This record gives sequence, C-alpha cells and structure tokens, in this order.
Amino acid sequence: METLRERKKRRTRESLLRAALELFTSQGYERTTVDEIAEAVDVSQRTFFRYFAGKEDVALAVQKMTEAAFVAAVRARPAHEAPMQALRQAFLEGWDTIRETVESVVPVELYLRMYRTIESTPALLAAHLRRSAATEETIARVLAEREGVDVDTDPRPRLAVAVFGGVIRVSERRWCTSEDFGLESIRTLTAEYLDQVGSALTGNWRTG
Amino acid sequence: METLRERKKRRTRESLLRAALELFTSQGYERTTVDEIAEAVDVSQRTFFRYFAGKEDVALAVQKMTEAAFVAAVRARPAHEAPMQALRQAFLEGWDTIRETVESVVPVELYLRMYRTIESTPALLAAHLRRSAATEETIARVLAEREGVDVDTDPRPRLAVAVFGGVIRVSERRWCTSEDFGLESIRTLTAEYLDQVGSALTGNWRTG
DNA sequence: AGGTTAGTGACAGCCGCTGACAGTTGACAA
DNA sequence: TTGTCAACTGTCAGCGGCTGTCACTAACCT
Repeated sequence: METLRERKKRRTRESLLRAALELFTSQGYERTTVDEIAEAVDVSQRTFFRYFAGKEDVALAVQKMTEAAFVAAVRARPAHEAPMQALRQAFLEGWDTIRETVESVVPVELYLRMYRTIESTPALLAAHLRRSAATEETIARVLAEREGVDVDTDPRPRLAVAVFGGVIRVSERRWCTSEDFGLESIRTLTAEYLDQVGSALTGNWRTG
Repeated sequence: METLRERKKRRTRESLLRAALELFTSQGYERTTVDEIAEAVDVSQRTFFRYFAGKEDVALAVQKMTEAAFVAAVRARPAHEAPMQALRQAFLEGWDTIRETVESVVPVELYLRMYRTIESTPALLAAHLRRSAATEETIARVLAEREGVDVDTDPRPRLAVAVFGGVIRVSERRWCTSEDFGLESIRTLTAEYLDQVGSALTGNWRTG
C-alpha cells in the first residue's frame, strides 16, 4: 500500500522525467535548461535536483531501467547456456518485454526517440557509454559466477562481455541512424551482427 | 623556422597542459579549478579557454595525441596483413614509440599517471570513452578502405574495430588497477588478451 | 489536536564556460 | 626606425548547472 506522500513523490518524479524527455527530444538536450523542466512541472529548480542527480541523470533514467532489466534477464538465464548465448537471449528478451519495462513511466515512443537524442548529443553519448561500461562490469561478474571462474584472475568474462557490448553498440548506432527505427529492427539487426562477429574477426574480407 | 609569437604560444599551451596534468594527478580532477590552472601559469582564465575547449579537453589532450599516432600507425600497416593483425601490430607499435610521441610535450611519467586519473574519474572516463568511440569510427573507415569494402553496407569493419576496442579497454582497465604499472606490462597484457578473445567467445569455460 | 518528520521554495554562492571590448605585443613593410 | 596591422591577452559581465542553508508547509503518527 502506497501512502499519499509516496504517491505525490512518484508523481512529481515521473512528471519531471516525462517533461524532460519531451523537451530534450523536441528542442534538443543542450537547448533545454533545468529551469525550463522545473517550470514545466511547476516546481522549483531546487526540487528537480532533489529527484535527479543532474541533467544527464534524468536524460538517462529510462535507459537505466532497461539496463537493469537486461542484467536481471542475464541472471535468469538457464545455467546450461553458453555465456555468449545467454547474453544474446537476455538481450533479445529485453527488447521483447520493453513495453512492460518502460510504459509504466513513459511512453515507449518517447523512449525510442530519446535513444536518438542520446546518440546525437556528445555529452549524453559520453555518459551513456560510461554507464554501459559500468553495466558490463556487473554482467562480467554475473557471468563469472555462473561459470564458476574467478573474475579477478580470469579475463574471459570481461572479454566476452566487452565483445558483446561492442557489437551491441555498433547495432545501436546503426539502428539510430537507420530509417526503419522500430522495435523489431533492433532485434533482427543485433541478432544478425552477433552472427557476423566471427567472420569479421577471422578471415580475409576480400574473398567475399 | 618558428616565429617568436608561435614559440610563445606553444610555450603557454604546454605550460598550461603540464600544470593541468600535474594538478589533476596530484590533487584530483574535480578538486582542481580552471582558475587554479591558469594561476599556476600566470595567465587569465579567459586565456586558458583560448587554448583548450574546456577542462576535459586539457585532461585528454595527450591521449588525443597518442590516439592520432595509433590511427596513423594503422594507416601505415602493410596491405597484406589481416585486419585484426594490423590493428594489433599498430597498437603495440604505438606503445613502443610512446616516448617520441609524448615526451616533447609532457614527461611520459605524467602521461601514465594521468591514465589512472582518467580511469578513476567518472566525468573523464565518460569523455575518454566517447573519444574512443569516435576514433573507432575513424579506424573502421581506414580498415574498410584497406580491404576494399563499403563501410556503410558491410558491418564487418565496425564490428572488428569494436571488438578490438573492447579488448583494449579491458586491458587498460586491468592495467590501471594493476601493480606493475609500466610500459612493458600494458604491451604484454594487451597481446595476451587479444590471444584469449577467441577462447572467451567460443567455448565452455568450465572445462578449463 | 499536536508534535514529528519529509518534502519544498527561496536565496546565496561556486564553478565551468562564453561574448564583448579594450589594451598590449609581435610581425612586417615603408 | 617607425608606423600599421594583426594576433594575443586581460577584464568584465553574464548564463547555466549544481550545492548548502534555512525557514516553511504538508503529511504522518500517536
């Protein structure tokens, strides 16, 4: 059961989040001030900073949620799966259930548009990459535990996750600049790229 | 031949750079203000911003140089080498010649210490990762041209570079937190990790 | 109903960064 | 050498992100 106070807090937070994303996606991240966001929700600037650590934080808040869902999905994968397979499945599963993950806070539509804003805003892209790096570290530990190896001496968990993350980023980037910017296309694109990693590494591309 | 004006400019720039790195590495990036850096060189804050785009910029200036050297090294690799092999050789070569690349501006010692500061400062790490992403894009294009494939339709150049970059970052991170933080150890570590990527991807780690 | 606590607004201030303008110093030709 | 022009610098004023402080209001809990 949720008390009135908690309900109010949640509503303010989500209002701020929605207003921020709406402004960021429509008029750009840099051209949006914190004052503007606060004004749109009719709270003081100070209050904004009580809910979010900063402008970057609110911009990446939803990504944070989906990343958490991804980590949880990796944890939930059956133990018999090979590492890379587990990552692949968890990732695709994340996109399948994206609606349930996100819609309670902001429309999925807005979330997708925000992805493009992040990718095209240097400051946000930097923050996003840093977050991704942190998530990769978490997943490396999950993987290490799953496989029963020591993450501090065996580099394989981190290497596998780094490679996976690299492929994901290439997919994301391609997807953001692509024309069919839909929920299905990111799934197929990522799956396709994951299949092609092998041939990209070993091999002479010229004999294609 | 260098005119007096140019000499003065170069000296101011390098003084600012050295002072900044010295302050960053000794008392921390966030605890160092731009005013402090300017004061250490006895110029106005405004002048600092005429030489560097910002605080981040000066912190990553040397990394920028070494990345440029790396890109050049990739370009100079013989055409018969396979893509991943070319990247590997160029990277190791970059560390072999690091002294010539860096010492004319700042002591290598300082450059190495700065690496650790970057890795342990969220804002700098974010900026560093963003720069790396940009460099990866450049290298993907170099590789594509080398191999005669179209970078816009063939994902393999970007995938290969992303994987390589991922391994590099794992190495760097490990190296920064390691005890033998020397010029040789990053070489051996990277080479070792590049060799292990294969087994990290394919394979069941539990049968080790 | 009344004391306690959580959440808010208003204000002051630091820091990174930028635009505008005036002063100074080196470059180059008369 | 001197005068002119361009480059470089300092000063000042100001914006936006962010934080500390403190008084005030609203919800919570007997």
